[in-house]
Order: sequence, then C-alpha cells, then structure tokens
Amino acid sequence: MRKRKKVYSCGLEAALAVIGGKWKFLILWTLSNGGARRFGELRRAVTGISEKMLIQELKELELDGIVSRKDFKEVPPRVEYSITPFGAELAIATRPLCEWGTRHIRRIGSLPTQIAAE
Amino acid sequence: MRKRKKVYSCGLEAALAVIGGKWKFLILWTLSNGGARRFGELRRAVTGISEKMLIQELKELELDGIVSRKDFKEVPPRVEYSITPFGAELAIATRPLCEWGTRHIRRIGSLPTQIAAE
DNA sequence: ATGAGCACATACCAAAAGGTATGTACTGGT
DNA sequence: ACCAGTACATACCTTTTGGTATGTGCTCAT
Repeated sequence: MRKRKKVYSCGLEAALAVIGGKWKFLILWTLSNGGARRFGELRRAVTGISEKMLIQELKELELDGIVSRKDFKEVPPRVEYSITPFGAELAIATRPLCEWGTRHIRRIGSLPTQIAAE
Repeated sequence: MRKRKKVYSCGLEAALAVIGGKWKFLILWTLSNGGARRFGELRRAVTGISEKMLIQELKELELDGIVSRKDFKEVPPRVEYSITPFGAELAIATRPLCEWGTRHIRRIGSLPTQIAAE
C-alpha cells in the first residue's frame, strides 16, 4: 500500500514522507487546532475528504507516531484521534511554510495553471 | 500537464502547490546552497533526476517565480538557473521542516513501510 | 421495520505523477 | 567519420495516488 524509501537525501524529503500527500497536513492542522476529534468530526472538518482517504491517512499517521488513536470500546463505536508530542513538533515545524503560503496565497492562486498546450 | 486549484484551504496547501512533488524542493535546496547553476550542473547535483523531470520542474518553478532562467544565447547552449527573492523566502520557510526531518531522519527511515498485508 | 449514524473495510476505476527512450541542432575533440 | 556534450522536446508507458460505490455489525429514533 505504501512504499517508503529508507534513505533520504535531505530532511525535507524525510518530512514529506510523513506529511506528504493531499490530506495529511490538513488533518494535522485540524487536529492541532482544537484537540482530539472523533472520526466523524474529522470527516466533517476536513472538507472534501472521503472516508477511505481519511481512515487511510489516519492509519499511516498513527503508524508514523504523528497521531494517536483511542478506542472507547463503546457501541456504537467511539474513537478519538489526537496529536502526539511528535506530531505537535511537526506541526510547529510546518508553521513558517504555512505562513509563507498564506502570505502569498493570492499570488499562488493567480499563477498560470497550465504549463503546456494540449 | 499541471492542474492547479485556485482556492486553498490553508497556507501549507498553497505552498505545496508550488514546491510539492518529488523533485522541486531538492532543486530549491540545491540552488539555495551555492547559487546559480547550469542545467547540466543541476542534473548532476540532483542525483537520480531525469532530464525530462528536471526541465519540467524548472519550467514550473520559473512560472511560479521561484527560479529565474538566464539564457546566454551562446552556442553550444549555456543557460543558468538561480533563485529569485521570492524563492529565497520560500527556501527560508522550509528550513524548520527540513530541520525537523533531519532530526528524525533515522526514526522516519525505520518506521513501518507497509500498512497492509497483501 | 425502516432508516440513520457510528467507524470502518474493500473492490474497482480514473487521474496524476513520474520514468525511459529517443530525437534535435549545434560544436569541439579524436 | 564518430562520439561527447550543450539544453532541451516528445512519445510512450508504468507506478502511484486518489475517488466512488458498496458492504458490515451494531444501536437508537421514528
């Protein structure tokens, strides 16, 4: 399902192996603002994500030690996801990049979309 | 070739629209350490990249205002790529994430690779 | 009894990203 | 004459990623 290199040529490459992809950093960002969430809450908070993607990314983030999963063993099921200290450190590290993006979000949105004609 | 959203839900998403992918941040990192490089120099510096990928990423980075291309109009061709101030700002913003990755590079490399059994 | 919500699992498919191979136009070296 | 090197372009193919649809076992509300 997931293939990961064992050797990285720079730290950013290693970091992106952990939060890369379309959804992970949004999940991280959501969880780091407002604490633990249930699966359904996350699904509603991360707009546009499908259940398959959400559970898949959560599993990988859990394996990577970024989020922790707490199952309350209730019925109907009740599970809470939260950020680990390791994940919190990562969230802090992404902040400058996040701010850079926010500062230039208009510029980025208005950049040429296509690079070549069909 | 490239399809880009016009609306981003957070700054990091916008930033990754610009340096996302397998090679761009390596190119940025290479150019930000040591200044301008020729195409061939970059190809040798960014180990593993193909010419197709290099020129493609360079074009997009140029369109995005991250790198600038200078053609010396000589024969044989001589072209130099360098980082713009905009790109330099981006490079600075990636540093904490890069450092986080470097700090935990061993841990990341030893994390489980597979998420599900076949 | 019927449907909704919980937290998933799974099969299948489309799109995007990335890689390989080859070609171009020119020059300089052997 | 032939190969290497310059900086690319292009066609084709594979891998990876992401999306849709559907199912599961359980409970509560209508």
